[in-house]
Amino acid sequence: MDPILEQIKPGAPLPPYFYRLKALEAAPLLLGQTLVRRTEEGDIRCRIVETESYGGIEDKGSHAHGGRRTARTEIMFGSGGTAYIYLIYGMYNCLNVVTGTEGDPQAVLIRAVEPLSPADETGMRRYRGTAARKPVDLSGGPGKLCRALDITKALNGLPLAQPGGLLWLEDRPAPNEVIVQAPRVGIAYAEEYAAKPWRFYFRGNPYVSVIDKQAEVWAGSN
DNA sequence: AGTGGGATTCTCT
DNA sequence: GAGAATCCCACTA
Repeated sequence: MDPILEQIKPGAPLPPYFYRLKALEAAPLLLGQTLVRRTEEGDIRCRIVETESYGGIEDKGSHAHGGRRTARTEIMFGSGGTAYIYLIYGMYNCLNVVTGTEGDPQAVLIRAVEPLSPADETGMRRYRGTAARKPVDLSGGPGKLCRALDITKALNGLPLAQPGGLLWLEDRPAPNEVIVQAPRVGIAYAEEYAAKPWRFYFRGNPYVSVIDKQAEVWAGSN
């Protein structure tokens, strides 16, 4: 058992030290954890099944590469435990969990989630605004899951560590699934960083956005 | 099942 | 003014 996962207690908020990890450490450990969205209709709980690490100023795939510190990226430079939400392609929001310490821009993109219960799925379908015939249509993709959970830039910068706000993370038991890693999606411009296997997902999970047949089992898993 | 292009607006040069 | 950590529909087969 991973020594960090060992300390995690199901149902509790993710502990503060978790948010100080580097994105590359936090990304696989976020798999299986619960994302909770409080809406006027009630709480929606879902399980994170796919993540990507964007870590440090050296990562050419990151918005903060080269130390680019702008109004948009500022939140990434803060200490971990907040939400970084940005608009992509003019129409889609993407959710990141900021990790790391003050001044070190680390973030984990949440790429896919699955509803924990039929009631959670109903809530997600209400916001999703399309038929979603297959699991991947509902919340398999960073833009899709933000639609399904009504996550917009209005939530940018909010803390994720405390329950009872609009958005937070809770611990779950260690997953039984196999974690694999593969190159990240949509960053062809990132040169030598484009091929780094910094995307993590549960092998065989139907909510995963992009299946990579070359994906290798994560060495850090059991 | 797989491909190709349009949508739409914020962000930074 | 260009381009973006994407999605969806229409089209082919």
